[in-house]
Amino acid sequence: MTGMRIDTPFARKLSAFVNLSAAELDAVAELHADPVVVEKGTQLVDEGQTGQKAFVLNSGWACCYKDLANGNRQIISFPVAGDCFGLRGVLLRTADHSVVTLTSGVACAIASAELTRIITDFPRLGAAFFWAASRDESLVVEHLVSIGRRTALERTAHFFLELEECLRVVGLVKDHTFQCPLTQFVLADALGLTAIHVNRVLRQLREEKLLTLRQNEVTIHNGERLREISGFRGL
Amino acid sequence: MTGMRIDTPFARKLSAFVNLSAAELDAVAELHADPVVVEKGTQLVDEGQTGQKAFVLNSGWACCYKDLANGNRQIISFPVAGDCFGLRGVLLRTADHSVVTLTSGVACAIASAELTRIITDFPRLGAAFFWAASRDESLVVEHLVSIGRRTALERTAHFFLELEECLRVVGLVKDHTFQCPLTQFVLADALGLTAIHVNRVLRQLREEKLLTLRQNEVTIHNGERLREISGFRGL
DNA sequence: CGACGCTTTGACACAACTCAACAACCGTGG
DNA sequence: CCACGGTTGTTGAGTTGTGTCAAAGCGTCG
Repeated sequence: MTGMRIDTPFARKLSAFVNLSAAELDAVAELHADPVVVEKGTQLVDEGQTGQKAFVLNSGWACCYKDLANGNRQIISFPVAGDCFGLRGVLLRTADHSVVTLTSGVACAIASAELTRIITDFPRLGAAFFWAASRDESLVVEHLVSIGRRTALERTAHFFLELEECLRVVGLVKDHTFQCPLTQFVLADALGLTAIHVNRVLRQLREEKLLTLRQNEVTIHNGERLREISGFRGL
Repeated sequence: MTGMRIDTPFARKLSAFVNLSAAELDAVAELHADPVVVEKGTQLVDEGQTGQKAFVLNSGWACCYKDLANGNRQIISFPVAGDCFGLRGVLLRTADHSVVTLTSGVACAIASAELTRIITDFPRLGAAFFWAASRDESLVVEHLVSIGRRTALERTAHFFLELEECLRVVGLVKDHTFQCPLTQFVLADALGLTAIHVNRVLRQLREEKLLTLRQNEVTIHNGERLREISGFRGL
């Protein structure tokens, strides 16, 4: 059974930070005790609600977002397999953003009490959580920079390079190609653009043989050039 | 001496989350053992460098930012008295952003070892750090939403309302007025705009008697209307 | 087959940027 | 004291990237 302990994307991610003890791995395994299958379009966290749970995603895609009064939406991030989300909602008592699944998948809920118990009982594990959260925040910051100071083209290129890197870590990239269930409307809400303009940008990327998104599949033809355009520096 | 323990903006902020024990307050006080006066324009954190320290700001203003290859800059946040910054740089080993002071002030450096020791020795304190970091991240997310989905006017209005709230917490707002050392160039880098356009927006806000920024002093004339325009909801 | 969601394209409008010039302010040194 | 240069703020005219509106083409699924 010990072999099983580490066999979740999330545990693997944390292990990249510190070598967790058996007890710590057990604690992580406990979080995965009750995995549930979630349908596409499931609302996992609701902005403004209290008592929301955090989640670890074992498979599938989700998106963290905020709705605006004028009907617009801004997507913050796209949690994928091995990612944790909703932590702020737990720590701050009331969720500051919403989360919805974009595909069906498997998720494990983490109740507030469970989280604080882990942090206090296993400080090193708490630090690992902190580290993982920092990595995620780093992505959010880069996202902010993109939207603030990059053109639509640069921004889009940067986004897909980042996405590739995230998915590569969990083994979801094969030959510069990966599955990507994001529609142009969803991309627009993430990139701070219009779906129509996203379409134009994708066309340009396609025509210049840099990147193709077709039928939920992204292929990066010229990563070198994309990095030049977007100013993307790995991590 | 016990009375002194809590008498830093940072300790007061953490205490808002959990009532810290005497030992924990001592640990926080240790962080403030070596306050240093920093000049305006001091580079406290350098993006890409390893072994950077985190800081607690006792007074003055700073800004966290990232430089882009094309010479642009995006400001992430404006740490003020009581704020902590550079934590990600410590946890991720290499700083993912830079920090520079915008005014002279007083700051306390937190070395990496010191931080991890505190987290492991005082888990509850670690949780408090985590909580404070979450609050900051919440601001960054709101900032992201602003830049992605709000017009220049909405965005600027939102920014100043948020700023007012942050400064009010540390007692720096008096009669809807507060000191604000941000130039229009700095504002532009924060809001994802041009200094010239910031100027135009500020003019509009002034002419419509909503908000005035003159000689480093902001006065909010019509908070009600500003909230309507920007969709700002407190916290 | 029809209905629906997603993509694609074109013509036009507008918000924000660029360029250029000038005015106010501020600290410095003659 | 005033002259000075540098930084910051202000304004106008013209450009451009992105949004808006409208319509049609595709896939897929019931």
